[in-house]
Amino acid sequence: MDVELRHLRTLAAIAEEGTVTAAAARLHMTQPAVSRTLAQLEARVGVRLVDRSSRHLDLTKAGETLLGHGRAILAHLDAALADTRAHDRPLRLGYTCAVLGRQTVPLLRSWRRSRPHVPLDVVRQDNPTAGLATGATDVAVLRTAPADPRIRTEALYTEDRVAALPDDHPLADRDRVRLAELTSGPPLPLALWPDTGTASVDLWPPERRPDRTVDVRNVDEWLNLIAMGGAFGVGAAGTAESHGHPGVRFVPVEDAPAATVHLARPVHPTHPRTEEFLAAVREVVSTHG
Amino acid sequence: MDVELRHLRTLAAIAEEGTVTAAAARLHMTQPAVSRTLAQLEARVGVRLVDRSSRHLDLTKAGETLLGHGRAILAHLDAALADTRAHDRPLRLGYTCAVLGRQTVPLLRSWRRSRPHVPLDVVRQDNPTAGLATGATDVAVLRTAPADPRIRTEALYTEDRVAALPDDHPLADRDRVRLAELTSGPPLPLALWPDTGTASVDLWPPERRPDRTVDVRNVDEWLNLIAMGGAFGVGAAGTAESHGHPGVRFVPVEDAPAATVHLARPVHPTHPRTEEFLAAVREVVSTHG
DNA sequence: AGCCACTATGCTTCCCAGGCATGGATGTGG
DNA sequence: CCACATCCATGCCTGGGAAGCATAGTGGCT
Repeated sequence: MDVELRHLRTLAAIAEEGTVTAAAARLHMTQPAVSRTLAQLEARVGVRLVDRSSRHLDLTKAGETLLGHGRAILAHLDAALADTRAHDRPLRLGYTCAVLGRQTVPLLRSWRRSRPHVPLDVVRQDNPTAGLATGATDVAVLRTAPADPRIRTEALYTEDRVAALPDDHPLADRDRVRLAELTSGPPLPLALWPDTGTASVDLWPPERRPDRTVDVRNVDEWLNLIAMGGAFGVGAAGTAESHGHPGVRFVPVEDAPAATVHLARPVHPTHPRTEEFLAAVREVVSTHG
Repeated sequence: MDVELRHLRTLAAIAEEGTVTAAAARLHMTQPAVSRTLAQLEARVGVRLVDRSSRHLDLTKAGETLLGHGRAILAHLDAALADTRAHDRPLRLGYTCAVLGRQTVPLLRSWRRSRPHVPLDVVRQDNPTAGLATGATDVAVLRTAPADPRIRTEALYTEDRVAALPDDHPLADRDRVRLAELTSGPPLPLALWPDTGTASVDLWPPERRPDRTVDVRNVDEWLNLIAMGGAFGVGAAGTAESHGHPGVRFVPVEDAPAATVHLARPVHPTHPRTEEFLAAVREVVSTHG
């Protein structure tokens, strides 16, 4: 004498398919089973839920309200299970290869030391923003703060800009360069990758921008392309430190604004330790600068 | 391989009782059955939910979150069923005997004519505000707008005030009286009943209030007490029209502010036709006002 | 009228939730 | 330190009911 989840699922299927037979197919059941489940539901609720008068049967007002609640309940249950299972799952941190260079090691060490039972998956992604949005990761370290209202970000720290130049480039041996010099030399394209942070083209005033740009997928492609002499790039100091590459020279850009690294998470956390982890990251960043 | 409501109920019982055995008792089941249901739930969710290390077992973090969601889901289901069943239930209107005198008949007629399939229960209550709060009624007509934030009210119409006097009272034969006259004559107490609207004592300025008041439960007691010569009262014109009583005279009070009749409902409606009914009431009141 | 598509119902099977009995673990008191 | 008490887990069994199969009932359409 109790309404169960199967009743709600059956009602939803009938409402969506419009006929008991079709609903049965969707539910991988036979038509009589569905028919009887519906009858049972009506008996248990004590109210007529489906109007059988016409050929295409439709819900009564009561059926509509129960359907609405039922869908919400089923969705809530799914969410509840996802939430619960997340407790036993590693926390997944997404990052671009260009970030987390120097901070990575102290961060991982500190987390593993304080929370030995919560494993951390550090996932290198070409596009960590997308990873957050699809639920592939729980937290991400980004160069660009996305506009998506379902993702909340906060600034972590800033880094100086460096130019990445082929080592036979006329400016490659300089101590430092200015933006204007980079575009007045050989007409190389500027290489960009997703999440390349404050799209580096915008560093120049509109009338002095590089003639062409080239998109690459990640830092390795970026470095290879530059080493080949096919492009130059502008990145952050951390990238230079963590990604030395033969044939590529990094030269500080003295008149470019600093690059900001952001910490991002979904507004509705996908892992129960999210907040805890964010605090740990802030902590590590503030001590290791 | 699916989490069912019984699993959630079992988890809640275990969490509240603290032991499997006690939970079994509450659920009217044997201990092994509960034990196995819990094991099954953990298997299906794939996460350890209960910590068996100590004697008194308690929930893991994961268990806590699932418990929270589970309780919400179960509550939601209850609410959903109540909502759905309300469709087939008469709409219950609470009112004080002192209200709805002249409006009652046209209201009922109009509703029955336009919605013959939605029966209306008109319930006379000593305290209709309480009726709304407990869910005994879906809508109510009141003299006092309650402060309860879960009840929303709106003004319906106003009525002139009348004094209710024993017919041997010196003022009983007057065409009209003033408030001051009522308290300067024989020192009778003022009779009040629950929901007696803008507690009629407040009609007088503080220094000229009646010496004593008497509480009665409803209009009949009120009229009887007055007819016996044991009190006088101040009511609304509608009360006088619908409740003639031997031994009681009604005399208009010329300097009392009009009494307002309110229409009240729970913020979360307990009947799906609530809004519809409110509109009908407003309609009737505005034409027969 | 007759067909067709869909729903309802009788019968049957089989799965599984729950009861019973019991073993194992752990804390407690003599 | 052992005997006991208390509580949880597990093997076995049974009854109820959910779903399948077959078939009857019903309303719309040509």
